[in-house]
Amino acid sequence: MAAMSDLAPLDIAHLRKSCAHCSLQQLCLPAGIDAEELQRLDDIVRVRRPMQRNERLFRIGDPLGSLFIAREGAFKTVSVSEDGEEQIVGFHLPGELIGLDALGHGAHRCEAVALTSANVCEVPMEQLSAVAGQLPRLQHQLLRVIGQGMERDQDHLNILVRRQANERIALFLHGLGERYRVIGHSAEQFKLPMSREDIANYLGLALETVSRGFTRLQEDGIIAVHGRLIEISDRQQLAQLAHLEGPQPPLRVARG
Amino acid sequence: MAAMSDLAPLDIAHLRKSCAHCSLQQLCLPAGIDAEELQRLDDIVRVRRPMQRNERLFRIGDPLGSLFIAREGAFKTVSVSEDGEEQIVGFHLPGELIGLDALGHGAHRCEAVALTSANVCEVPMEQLSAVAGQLPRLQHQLLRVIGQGMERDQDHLNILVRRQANERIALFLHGLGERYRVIGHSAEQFKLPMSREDIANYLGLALETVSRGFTRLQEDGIIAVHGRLIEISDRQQLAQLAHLEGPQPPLRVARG
DNA sequence: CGCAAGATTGAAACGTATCAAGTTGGGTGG
DNA sequence: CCACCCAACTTGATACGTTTCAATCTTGCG
Repeated sequence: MAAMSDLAPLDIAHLRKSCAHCSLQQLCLPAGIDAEELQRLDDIVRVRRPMQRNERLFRIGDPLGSLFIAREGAFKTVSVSEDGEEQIVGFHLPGELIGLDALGHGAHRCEAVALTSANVCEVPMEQLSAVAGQLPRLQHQLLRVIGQGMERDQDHLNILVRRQANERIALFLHGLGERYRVIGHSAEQFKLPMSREDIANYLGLALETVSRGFTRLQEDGIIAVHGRLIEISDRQQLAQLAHLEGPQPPLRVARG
Repeated sequence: MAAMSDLAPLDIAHLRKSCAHCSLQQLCLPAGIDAEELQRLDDIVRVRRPMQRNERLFRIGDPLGSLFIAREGAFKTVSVSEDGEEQIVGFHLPGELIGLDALGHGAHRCEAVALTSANVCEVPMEQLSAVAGQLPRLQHQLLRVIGQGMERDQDHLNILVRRQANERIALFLHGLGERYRVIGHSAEQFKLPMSREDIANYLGLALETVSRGFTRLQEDGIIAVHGRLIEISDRQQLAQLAHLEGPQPPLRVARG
């Protein structure tokens, strides 16, 4: 019943009906609001046509018009520094808000690029802000979703500050698995929507270092790599490499 | 007229009257709202007692109660990873919101520590959210201020992803100068509110590397260092080191 | 089938972490 | 007022890990 994660073109017409029928409902803006409120929200949500790989939702400098949420597919947001270097600021899986980078000054600092074919919901910001003002629960949820976006940014920061390449990679794979789990996919087996180069950029490493890291993790029996298909064989050891757990639950104190 | 940045105890009684008399008004939540709205906001803002160095505004796990804004002084927010490592997530100068880390899940992921003596305004989140719902301009400004906080986080991220220590340091000093300028201080001369160790932690470097970086910048005549007092002598070259400008406005094309 | 883009592997150069030893400066007590 | 102390900072030498450059291998696609 929850299978069929393949693109089924006919589903789209069905899905576009409303948030009420969306499988991501509880992860997205509608979480925790009632049927009547949902209708108010639904009224302002536009469902865009499917997008192709490398299409952009918005570009740097575009005025903030809408927030976007992928229903299917994945995106990256990329900032470009003054000297022309691209930096990937985030990856966005289904249910995760895209476009918050423009909140501060009303214009996008990043561009949002589809990593795969995708289809997205569009929520005009002006209207969202206005409706949220009238519906406290939506207001609450909006702030919550914004906050969750900030948490993902902070997780990214915590990756970048790790000194060892292997820690960063382990943390990245572990985190990605968690995010897939949340949206109902397997956390142990998934297909990376992005290239090694994108991963390297995101992690602040050279592309070769990422490749070597994958190889190393595979040699150690922690993951299995088949191109972009990743299988996590030893989740616990991955977490340990990422320093997500105390080294081990070690010396049990011998007194008492 | 705009001098006297020293702590003048008697000023506090005056300042606490209201946002309307606060010099940070246009940088903070009140920006862009009218007198009547300002009163509504003022009603829910509490001004806390001055704080001492190393005092905490909140701790990890505390439920989200309020947002805070320093009027004077500086704070750091620190997250602690599962393996006990502390990571400085941000520094907060006057006018910058503190406490947004709890928006996502309703509990703080960081602790906020005063780096200097300070005094702060406290805005209960529940009430702020409710009042913002009724005042579109405040709603707008709230989202804007949140967005600006995210922009600072993104700047931090862009620092961490720079590979060379000197770039990170240059970027850090340059950015800090800008932030001081915004709040009406000198961008060329300021006193660092944080230790070398804090800077190193924030930049993902060893503290010795930060120290060496300062020395190097000083030898090159770009900055002058006297303990925590920093003077930026050559702003443009600093920006260049930080790759904030094209290497130089080079070869003027010889045609035309 | 063959090409091009993406990914892996190898060897060498570089930069930073680390360990260890000074140095400075602010605060305290004699 | 000086001597002392401690914390913060600076400086030096070495080891390690990652970047870089280069070559090979794989995959997807026309």
